[in-house]
Amino acid sequence: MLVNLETDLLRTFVAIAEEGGFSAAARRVFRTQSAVSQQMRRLEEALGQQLFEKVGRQRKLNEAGQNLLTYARQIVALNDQAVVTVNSSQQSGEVRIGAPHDIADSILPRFLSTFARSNPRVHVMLTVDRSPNLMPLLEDGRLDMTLTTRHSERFQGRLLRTSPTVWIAAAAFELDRRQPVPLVLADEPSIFRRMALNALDQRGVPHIERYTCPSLSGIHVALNAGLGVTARTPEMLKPDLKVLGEREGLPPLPDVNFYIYRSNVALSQAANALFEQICAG
DNA sequence: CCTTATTGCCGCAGGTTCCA
DNA sequence: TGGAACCTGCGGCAATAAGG
Repeated sequence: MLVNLETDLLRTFVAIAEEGGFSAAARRVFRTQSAVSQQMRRLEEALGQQLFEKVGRQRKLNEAGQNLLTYARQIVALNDQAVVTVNSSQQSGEVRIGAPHDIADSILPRFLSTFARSNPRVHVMLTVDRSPNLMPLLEDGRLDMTLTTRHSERFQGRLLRTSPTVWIAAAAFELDRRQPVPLVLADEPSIFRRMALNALDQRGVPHIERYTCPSLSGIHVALNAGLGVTARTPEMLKPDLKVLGEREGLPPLPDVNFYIYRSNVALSQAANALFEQICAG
């Protein structure tokens, strides 16, 4: 008697294998640990096979589990591919998305490239501006969604991720601790600018602004020229840059949150798809 | 089929005791 | 004095019970 394996159960199973435990997998599939535990019991019952063995207080895949994992990944991937293909073949239209320079230059490209591959007929219009200018556009529906580092209660959205903030300079840059810290910063309003200045002020570290530029590419140029240090997420790091910290006398920086918010005006199907995709990570 | 609340199990860090 | 053995409390992980 053949059994049908539920994609949902397999998706959770893959999450356990990749996250290294039931609790971490639960967070990934947006269920409770208890639900994951019960799902895996159902999966084992369906197969009539134990899939895990106890290792300390955790459960790891046994041999049968390892065998299943290969197929589970393929089944889940094929399922998702089918869904995307069917949807994208029908989906066309326009998506208007906003992002401040900080984000447009760093985390946005990853989201856009995934979406572009699965939605070749959708026209994406990106507005790069400061958050205070983007929010009114979202308010009156001239933007479908916007990414931002600011929390807002006025729009439906979610926290996409929290990233650490670090001090960054050219790999060859040497900080002279007898001199004020030379800063390479975006102009206001910039969350990284405020973080850097606040942290230095609170620690009482002398500093001067050597260079100001709104775009990340401009910041890059200044860093590479050895003009100073900046505060950014590690995503900005490239081989020609390095992280500075306590050892160089620089104070720790707070984490930065990345949010996405959607317009309260009804979204097109394409815009909805992009929003859901970005939310899903 | 899910959630919350609860339980048992286990790893780990820190403290105490004992002995060479 | 220092190292081994043991104890204890805390917290994380998974299972289970009960309820919607």
